[in-house]
Amino acid sequence: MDIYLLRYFLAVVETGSFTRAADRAFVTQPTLSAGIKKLEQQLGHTLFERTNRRVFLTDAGTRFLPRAKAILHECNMAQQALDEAGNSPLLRIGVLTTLSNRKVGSLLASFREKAPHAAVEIVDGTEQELENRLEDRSLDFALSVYRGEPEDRSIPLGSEPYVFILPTDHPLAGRTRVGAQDLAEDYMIVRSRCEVLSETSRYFTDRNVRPRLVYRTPNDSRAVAMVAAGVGGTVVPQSLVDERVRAVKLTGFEHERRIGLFLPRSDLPTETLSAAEAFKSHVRDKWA
Amino acid sequence: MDIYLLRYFLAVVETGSFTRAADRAFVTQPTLSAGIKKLEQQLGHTLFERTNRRVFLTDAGTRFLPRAKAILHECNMAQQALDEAGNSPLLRIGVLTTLSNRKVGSLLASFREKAPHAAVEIVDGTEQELENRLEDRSLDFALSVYRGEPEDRSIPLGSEPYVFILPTDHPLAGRTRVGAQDLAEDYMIVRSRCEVLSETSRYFTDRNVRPRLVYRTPNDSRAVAMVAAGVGGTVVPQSLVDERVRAVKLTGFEHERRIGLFLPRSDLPTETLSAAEAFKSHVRDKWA
DNA sequence: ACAATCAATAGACAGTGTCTATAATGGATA
DNA sequence: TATCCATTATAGACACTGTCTATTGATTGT
Repeated sequence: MDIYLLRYFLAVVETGSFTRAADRAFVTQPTLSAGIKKLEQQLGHTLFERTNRRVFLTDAGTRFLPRAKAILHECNMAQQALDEAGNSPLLRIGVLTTLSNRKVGSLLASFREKAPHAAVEIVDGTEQELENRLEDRSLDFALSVYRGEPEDRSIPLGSEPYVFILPTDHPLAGRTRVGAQDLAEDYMIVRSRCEVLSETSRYFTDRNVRPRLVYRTPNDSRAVAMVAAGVGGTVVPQSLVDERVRAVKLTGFEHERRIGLFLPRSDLPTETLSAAEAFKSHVRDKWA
Repeated sequence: MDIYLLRYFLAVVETGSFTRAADRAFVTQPTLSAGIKKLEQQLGHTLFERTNRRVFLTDAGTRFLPRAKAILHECNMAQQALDEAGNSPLLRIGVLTTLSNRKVGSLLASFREKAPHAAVEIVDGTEQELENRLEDRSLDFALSVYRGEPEDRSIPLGSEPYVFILPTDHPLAGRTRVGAQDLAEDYMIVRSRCEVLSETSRYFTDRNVRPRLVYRTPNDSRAVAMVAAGVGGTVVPQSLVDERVRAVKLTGFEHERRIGLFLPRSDLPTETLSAAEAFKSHVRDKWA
């Protein structure tokens, strides 16, 4: 895949014609024709249906279009990142998307009391994203799933179970425990970034239960609000439970997660060292 | 910028050496050396500091690294999007990140009652992102800021003012209105995706007030939770206010926003037409 | 002083993007 | 029905580019 070919592709999409796209790209039509053909061969999919009047995106081409735009956008962002001066020092903390707002909020509030001069940026991400960004050095710390990493990498903070949440007025809301069969006719909200999404899916499949999986979002606050509003139920870590929903145990679903504070992968700038030390000890002392 | 050069760049970062990176990339060292030199010239920045023992990322190289990874990731995603079969039809709805979970949740719950067979994907984004994705046809509808678009583009749903929220135990929490000077010594949380971020900044600057801008996050649920926990205050649209925080008016800050339902940019597949019509009329009827 | 290691440079060459010219196709018009 | 027009595809020539082998230059360790 080559960037210049993506530009050709977009030019064709925008003009609906190889000839006009070639003009736009400042090359001749045969050059553009050969380029699109090359791109199609690289990708292994036909992107355009050709007629002598105009060209049309195929289904594959339609699916490719937003991705092509995203790639070019990232290229622009990359050039921008280079052209901007380096930013002033601050603590960049990654937080697992599925970590409770309430818990993180109170942790940060007490940290602010302790270190009133520290500037902090909070960024949400999946486990993998946070890992990548620590590795990249675009994050200093991360609060993420602990899987036994060595002590120079991560400090274990604690664990919590997964529960199934329902609207407070749900027929099953008065129970402390439900089984898969109880949920067979229920609607399900899929939290697309849930760390135990495949385990959850397997839990229901193993029991021959297929709840209606009809609403999906990567945003957990929205998912919990949707449960509270009555859209359906979903599996969440205990800490996401608030007074608007009821948590019940799923019989036979014993998954839990441990959370750790992931440490900087390299030396921090001297000006952030004391804030970083304060943050580290603060989280370790205050997490429970 | 060329993809193959980005792969060379990453190989050097990972190995710390042009020679080993060349081995990894299955080319000779002079090829790789010339490639990195070409990339540096294209970008206008030196990415590596060369020594004869090993090479080191420059500041520019460090800033570029996450972006280079993001570009390659997007390329992988593009190939994946092509290789996966077209998905089964569903309604893809973009929601402005700063729209209240509660409001969206209840809207979706009542929609589910109306159209129980509709599968729905909820995606959050900024105003610009949602606009782009409608244009891309990777979203069907969007709930976003209405700025007077024509009726075939968007349906106005209503408006709401911006307010300043404080912890319930804040000294100013009992007032209905505060001025900029009241907040001069307070901590501020910056909601990095706020649509009136520059207006907010100008409001304070015009009054020679510079609150301590120390915490920043793109995630509004986290921001509100941080306010509730006592980190500081922030400006939010009225609909984000819940019982954990107190809203006060900012004297002289009269901004408000209007929300509209943005419509599909092109014809939807036949199988989603009725669900789409149901969603459109449901939102229009139920928003207030 | 010498050897080892590594990045940079030079020159030759195969591969590639691009051009001009032309062929093929389908739709519109007389 | 024949002709014209618009458009994409194909062919061949050529300038440009990525890559190779060979070599140079710089630094470090023995």
